[in-house]
Amino acid sequence: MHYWLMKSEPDAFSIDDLERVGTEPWTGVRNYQARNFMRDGMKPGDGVLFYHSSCPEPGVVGIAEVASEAYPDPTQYDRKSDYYDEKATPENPRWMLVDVSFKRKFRRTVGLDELRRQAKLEGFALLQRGNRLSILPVTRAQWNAILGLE
DNA sequence: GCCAACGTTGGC
DNA sequence: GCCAACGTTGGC
Repeated sequence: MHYWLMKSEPDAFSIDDLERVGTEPWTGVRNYQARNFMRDGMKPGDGVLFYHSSCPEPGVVGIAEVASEAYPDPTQYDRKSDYYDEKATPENPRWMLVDVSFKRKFRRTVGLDELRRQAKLEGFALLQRGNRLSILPVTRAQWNAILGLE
């Protein structure tokens, strides 16, 4: 069992949206490192910290779970999609995704500023300067530290 | 809206 | 294979 953090802009897809739909295919990841985490690292049942980015109160807002193995992201073949990739074909898919299921919403947002103040989270990838990855690995210790803040 | 960071692209 | 230009992310 491994742990991850996945970012989402709440204007586009929030923890409340995930709660409403239950399970969501995580379409639109177009970064190789993030893709590789989904393809090579994630297994069904892995824990996911759901993080709201680019919003008034960035932070971890709840918990989700990896709900499938990785499979090709269908939006890469869709000419009308923002995520269309002309170099991807069904024979040679370039982008993968996993399904993500809602587990629970935190009572409150554990904000980015609060995370930065935690000595236990020293070295956490989310807090590194210039980090832009939308999917990050989380250690068990980091997971426990963040759950303990709620 | 600004800007730092950094990934990607494409010319050479 | 280098590297400048460009685009995107995301906090503020």
